[in-house]
Amino acid sequence: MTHGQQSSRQDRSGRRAVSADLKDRRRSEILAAALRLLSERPYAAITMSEVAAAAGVAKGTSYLYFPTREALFLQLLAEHYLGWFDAFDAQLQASAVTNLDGWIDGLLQDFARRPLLLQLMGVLHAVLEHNVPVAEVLVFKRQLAQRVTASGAALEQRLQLSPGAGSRLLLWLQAIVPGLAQMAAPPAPLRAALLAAPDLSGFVIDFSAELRRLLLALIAGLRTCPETLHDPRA
Amino acid sequence: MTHGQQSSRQDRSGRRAVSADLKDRRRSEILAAALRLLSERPYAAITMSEVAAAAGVAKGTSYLYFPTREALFLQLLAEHYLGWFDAFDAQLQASAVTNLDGWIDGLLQDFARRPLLLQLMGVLHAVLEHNVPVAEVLVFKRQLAQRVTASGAALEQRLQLSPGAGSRLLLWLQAIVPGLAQMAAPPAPLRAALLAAPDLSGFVIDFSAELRRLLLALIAGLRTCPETLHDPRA
Amino acid sequence: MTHGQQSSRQDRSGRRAVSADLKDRRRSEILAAALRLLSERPYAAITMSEVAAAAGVAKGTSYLYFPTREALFLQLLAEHYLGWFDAFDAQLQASAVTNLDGWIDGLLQDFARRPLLLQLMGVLHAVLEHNVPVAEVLVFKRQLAQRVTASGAALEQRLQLSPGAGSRLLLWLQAIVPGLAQMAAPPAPLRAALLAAPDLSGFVIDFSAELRRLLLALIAGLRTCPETLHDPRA
Amino acid sequence: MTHGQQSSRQDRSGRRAVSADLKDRRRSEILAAALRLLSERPYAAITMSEVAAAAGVAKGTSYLYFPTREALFLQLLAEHYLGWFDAFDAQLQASAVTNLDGWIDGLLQDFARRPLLLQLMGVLHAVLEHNVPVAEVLVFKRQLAQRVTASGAALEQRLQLSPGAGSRLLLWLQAIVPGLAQMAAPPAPLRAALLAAPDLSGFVIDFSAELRRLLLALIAGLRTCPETLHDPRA
DNA sequence: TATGAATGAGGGTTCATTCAT
DNA sequence: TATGAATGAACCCTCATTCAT
Repeated sequence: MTHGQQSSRQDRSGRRAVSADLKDRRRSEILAAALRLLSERPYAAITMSEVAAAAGVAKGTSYLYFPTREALFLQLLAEHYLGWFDAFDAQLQASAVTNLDGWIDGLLQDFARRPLLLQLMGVLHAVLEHNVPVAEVLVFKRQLAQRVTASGAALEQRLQLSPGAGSRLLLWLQAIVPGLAQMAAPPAPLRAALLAAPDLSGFVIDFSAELRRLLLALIAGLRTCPETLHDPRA
Repeated sequence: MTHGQQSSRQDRSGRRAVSADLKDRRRSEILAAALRLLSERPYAAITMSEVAAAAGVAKGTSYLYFPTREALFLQLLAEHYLGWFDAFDAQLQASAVTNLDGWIDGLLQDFARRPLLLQLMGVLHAVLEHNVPVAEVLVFKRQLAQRVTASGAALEQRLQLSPGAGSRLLLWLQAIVPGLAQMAAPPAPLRAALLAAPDLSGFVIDFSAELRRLLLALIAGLRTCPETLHDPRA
Repeated sequence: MTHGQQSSRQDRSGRRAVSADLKDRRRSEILAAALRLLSERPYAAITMSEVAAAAGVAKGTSYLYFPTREALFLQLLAEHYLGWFDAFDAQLQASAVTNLDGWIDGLLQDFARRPLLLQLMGVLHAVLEHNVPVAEVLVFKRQLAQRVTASGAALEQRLQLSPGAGSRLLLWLQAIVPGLAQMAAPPAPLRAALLAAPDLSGFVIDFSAELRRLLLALIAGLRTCPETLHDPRA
Repeated sequence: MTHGQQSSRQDRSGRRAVSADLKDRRRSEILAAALRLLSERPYAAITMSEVAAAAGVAKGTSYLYFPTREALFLQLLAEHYLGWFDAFDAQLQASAVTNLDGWIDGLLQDFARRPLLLQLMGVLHAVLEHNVPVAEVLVFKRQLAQRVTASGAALEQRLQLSPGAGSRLLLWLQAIVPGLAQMAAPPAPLRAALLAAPDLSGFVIDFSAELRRLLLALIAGLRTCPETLHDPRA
């Protein structure tokens, strides 16, 4: 019964991250491990021990790189959020101005390809921001702000929106997208029951289809009544 | 043990809910206690022990009325959701057709008056639905479906929307409203820091103002392009 | 969600056990319910609520007939023990003196037909005797003593044992039989693992076969060395 | 809470079991604490909190060394079982072949010196095996199997038994000994009542005396009819 | 006699985080 | 820098028994 847990632990010499480079690498390994686990189970079901084990480091080591569990996942969210913005920007440049549907299709695919982004966005405000040093949240928010501003401006041009409407749309997406994603993913038994009840099947929604509809309406509205954004009461 | 809050067990006679009526009352007491606590701290920080203590009953008694912690809070959400629908319906009838702004004002006030509704909506899909007997969730969903259908139809008339747009709007609100509410309520220290940073003050949003903007755009869009809801691809 | 648990509860008029006869009947119903449940799951997994529900009475009613949970099951044990003695005595009279094997076969079948007796014997000393009013245990023990004495004497004749050996054998059976029964019934996963391990399959024993062997040896020994029972040191 | 037993957290330095050796020591401390408690009250009345407190560690620490409460006590049983086998083997070698009574005396003393072994044997099959990872139970069973085989063989020689009778006897002891021990140790009030009732004093048995009688009969039987172990029907 | 609402002490276990090594 | 042993508060829920009705 003596465990021998160290068995699968390869030679530890050189495992000490002395240079900044090595530290970055170690940090990335931990994040990658968290990412892997997140594709298997929801955020709430992942423990720091598991992340550490999956990354091949000791539990305490994770805390050398991230002050709290939430900070780790916030970092993960940050990276994937930036990746999403990259794809978003590329999308924006690639598609023709006249093709709104095509652009939306691309956007939906970007989200569909990043299920973990949807997951983490859903816990960002409720959880992650609550146990991360403010300074770290600010770094994240600042990155976000820059991308929102830049991509928002591009978006305005691309979709022929009034000034401010682009970044507003992006801000709203932060609220809409995870909300819709959670609605679209009920626990399996509930989903089955909903599908079986004719009067409730309306609650089984398709994330992409629903987001498409919402976006179409929103963009149409922003184009039609650009002044609403500057309503004096708002 | 140490505390013995309201110890000495005040006279227990009459504390026994023996009729259906009394049982309903007791049930309501427990819900009211949960509600009270929810106005003090977030859902995640409330334990069943606290709820029971606040209701003046033993811990086990709570479980006589609700099978799980989540079921208790789902019930709380259900009641407040229905209350909101009542107000919503009344609003709909009271205001003149021509006065969109006034109607939205009323809607925003309905939400503002129910901060706990916003809180619970935010954990509905992520938490509450995960540890409640499916049958109970279905009861809730069915109530919701009926109200969404009825109020949605009224909404269509009132806002001159195309068929289906009313209930769609209500469905979307379920995703949008809690998302926006969470964005609007960062932890105090973070909020302070955001306000202090000029480039980040855009992240400090005002729930009502933001929801107004979003609704105006959404309604305008639905009015302009009613066909988007029936897009073949959606 | 109002429960309506009383649905399946038939007309309660006349359900009040006023006469001694009715009380006996009610008592038997409760015991029968416990028996039914005991055939489905082990003693430790049966709650008083379940017994009451299965008997169609309220929880409190069970306590009108039995002072404690253990007393209820002790009563169940008592009845089945007496039933076993009846069969044992019959067996003793029916079989011919010369046929030891046949008699043992009958005995084994008696046990095999009463799995619940084996279960309850296993918790008699460790559990049941610990939370039953002493007076009730004494009643049980006295019944037992009488049967042991009587059947023991018959056994001595039948098996040609020395005086005292018969009741001794019966006493020992009380220790041996439940012990062997528990050994013979490991949890399913363990059983599977034991069978899969060649060196451990010896631990998967067959209750009847093992008891037969033990009895044969014991009886042979008692016949050979009758004086051991009266060893001055013992 | 109220107590704060050994509160003020005495100097924790050196309390960290960092080497395998120290871990073994810590593990033993926990086992020793459990053993101490077991001498005061029955297994069922001992909680993990108590064990941890008695060992001077935090509750969670116990779970670092044993996956479940049952696993802890199974380990305790295992160690004492092996100790008993050591004594048993020594006994076997020490005593002369001709002196059966002397050997049995030694055996009885071995048991009498290990009251906790008797206790734990009594819950092995009914409780311990039910909440311990199968792998751990197998380790225990394997150790047991080896000892049973080896000591069984020696026993056959010593007692001049037929092949297989030695290990069989040891197997049977696992069922007989705890059963007899439980019979011999009724709750104090019951014991008093039994002694006071002339017709029931037969139920107050002396563990050692009774086991001696049973063993004498069993050994005599096995010597007389060695073929019963290989009865085709068994 | 019958009911079933109420009790409340406990139960085992988990896990983010710390810190001695 | 890395480790992983140690912490301990916290958690949800159960259930035998009581007693007001």
